[in-house]
Amino acid sequence: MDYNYNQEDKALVAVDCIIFGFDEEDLKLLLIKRGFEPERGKWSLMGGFLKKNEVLDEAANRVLYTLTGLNDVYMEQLYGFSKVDRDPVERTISVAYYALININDHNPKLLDQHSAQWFSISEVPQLIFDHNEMLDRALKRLRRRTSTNPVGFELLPKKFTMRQLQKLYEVILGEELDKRNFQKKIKQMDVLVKLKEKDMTSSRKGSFLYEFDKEKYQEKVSDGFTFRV
Amino acid sequence: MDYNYNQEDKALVAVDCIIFGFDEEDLKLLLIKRGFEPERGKWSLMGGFLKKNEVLDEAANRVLYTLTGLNDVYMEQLYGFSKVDRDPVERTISVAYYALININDHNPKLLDQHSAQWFSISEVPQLIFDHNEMLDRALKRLRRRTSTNPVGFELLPKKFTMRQLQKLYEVILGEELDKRNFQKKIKQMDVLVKLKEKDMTSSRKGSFLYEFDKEKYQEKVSDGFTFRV
DNA sequence: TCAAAAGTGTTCACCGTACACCCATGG
DNA sequence: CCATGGGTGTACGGTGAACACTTTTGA
Repeated sequence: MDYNYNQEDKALVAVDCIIFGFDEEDLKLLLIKRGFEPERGKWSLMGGFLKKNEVLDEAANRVLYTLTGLNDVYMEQLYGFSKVDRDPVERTISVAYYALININDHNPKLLDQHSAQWFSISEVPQLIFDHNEMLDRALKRLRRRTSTNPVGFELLPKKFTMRQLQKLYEVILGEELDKRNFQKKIKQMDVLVKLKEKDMTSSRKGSFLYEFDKEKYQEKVSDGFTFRV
Repeated sequence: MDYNYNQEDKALVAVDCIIFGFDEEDLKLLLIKRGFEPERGKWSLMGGFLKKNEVLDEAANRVLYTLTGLNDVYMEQLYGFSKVDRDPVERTISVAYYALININDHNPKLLDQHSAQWFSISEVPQLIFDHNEMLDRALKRLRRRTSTNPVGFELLPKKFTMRQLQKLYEVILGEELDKRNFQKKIKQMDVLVKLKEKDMTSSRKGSFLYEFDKEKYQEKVSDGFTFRV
């Protein structure tokens, strides 16, 4: 006999996106001011409901695209949140994703449309539902990832200086790093290309720009290489 | 105005449990022979649907308890699986959990009731739906965990020998380890208690038994200690 | 010529790894 | 007395961490 699926309880399934950016100074989080009840006017992660013919990854990408206009962004499923009353209106399971984007890349019009705003990680306000919990988990995961994978490049412009890269690692890991040791480790990884160009905005001497070599990186990953900073 | 939740698509939410055990020889996986359609008679992870007033963790524990009679078991949420047709009967999102249990601890009657059986990891058959994919992911996670947390103790009896512990690490990591180096590392962790007792079954000389000191371990974890094998 | 950031090497301590022999015991 | 698994220590190379001075150039 067939099992009767009808006796089971259905639920809404949502995705919520923890969107990280970096502005050369601070690790930032993109939040929206919620435009509808419940919790209208409060700060919230950008989210959306999973559609009938959609996979979770697709839903998360759709949500991110709606807010930023960006596709092909680094994104990773984080965790499923399921407190019974996390959404007071209806039972909703939310699967959180986190994304790393270049803070200068996105479409500012869209941000306005959603009353979205970047917050420094250290100044994130109280969020709706269990969104602060989601953020905590995302931060932990990001820190761990950062110390084993060179994920951080997703957060930088295409060309960047060593100083920027180091600063990024510092804000993610929450600690200061030694310039010399940092460069040594990064160079050892051998996934950067040093350009002939210099960035002249930060000093009189100017500092060389680098690019991330994605192919070299992929190659190394598939060779079972592990990165550690 | 309130947002109208009714326009959204609901789905069934399930949990599936990847249940690992260890029999001094091999890493094993507990599977059930499915007793109902679809895919009746095929091998499958033990799963169940999330109930209205239940959190995912609770559902996973309930499922595990139903099959093994065990409570308070090491369990961790793994990943949300959402392919549109993963369950052909109805749209079902499944959140996979993996559990580490002592293979001698569970209730054998319950296993019979569910036509459940242990399989060596290397001999796992084709499973229904996306369950093989779930297993792959669980194995990867377990390997990573094992090399940073002393997770393996959950899989051993309360008292165990060094040889057993090493064998366990070997089957999880899929490589042979050096006896002397292994002991050094484990002793360095300082989370084991050496007992006065010996296990005499494995050799004429007998080998000392150890216990895992959970409190010491917790203490170290909360001090920010990281374990690495 | 000076201020401000960029760039660069060395030393030391510790950790991971490779490796081989003696010990205790029951049969 | 011997076969079997248990138990132990050392030497070496590599990696992470600490640390300071020189270079460039626009103002």
